[in-house]
Amino acid sequence: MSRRLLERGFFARHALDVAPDLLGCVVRHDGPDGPVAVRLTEVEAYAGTADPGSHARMGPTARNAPMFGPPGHLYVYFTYGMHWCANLVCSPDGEASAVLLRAGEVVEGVELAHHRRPAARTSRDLARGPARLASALGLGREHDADDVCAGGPVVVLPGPEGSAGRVRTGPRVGVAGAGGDAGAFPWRYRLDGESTVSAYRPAKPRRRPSA
DNA sequence: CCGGTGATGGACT
DNA sequence: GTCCATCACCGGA
Repeated sequence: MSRRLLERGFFARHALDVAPDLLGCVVRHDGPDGPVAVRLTEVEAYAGTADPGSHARMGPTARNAPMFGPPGHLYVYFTYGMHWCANLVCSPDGEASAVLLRAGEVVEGVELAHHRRPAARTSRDLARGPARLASALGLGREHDADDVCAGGPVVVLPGPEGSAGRVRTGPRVGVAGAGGDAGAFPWRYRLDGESTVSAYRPAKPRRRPSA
């Protein structure tokens, strides 16, 4: 009864076009301990080397290399000294863009997800936030650059229900400049009425500007 | 519910 | 040395 996967052409578009279509779709990782699947309720687009919030803004490096590769692959990165976050690479090969998986609802493997995230008190908190989502799915360094269109352990499936009419947009979360030029375009997409959507917080400067 | 803050390590200037 | 596409936990309302 395996549902058809999203094909590479789906991802070979601008991240701003892919992002809203990804809402309601399901990311599934069939790992060594069993499967966990998450229905996406919140994503963010990172588009091109000119995007000041993107890891690709300084050009290709060892870390962001998957972003410059073919679409339909994962870009998994490590941040804040302890968290992994997962993106889906978009755009044609050579053009750096990606969609960050920010939040979702665990629709399969709830027990395993709780085992991976003991701090989550409710199932709602299992994948509420990008690092939580990656952790619940069991995604880490070993999945960086994995192909999600090849029937491997990580796949993306069409959503069970249409999300038309429920897509909302807003500024990105935790990105410096999101309220300025980078916030001119709505790059954060979420499904209205979903309790798993993460709370919006503007990026907080670490060092105060001189008084 | 909310806001404030420490933890912690790799990438990059 | 500085900057993080963050989270968990704490205290207050």
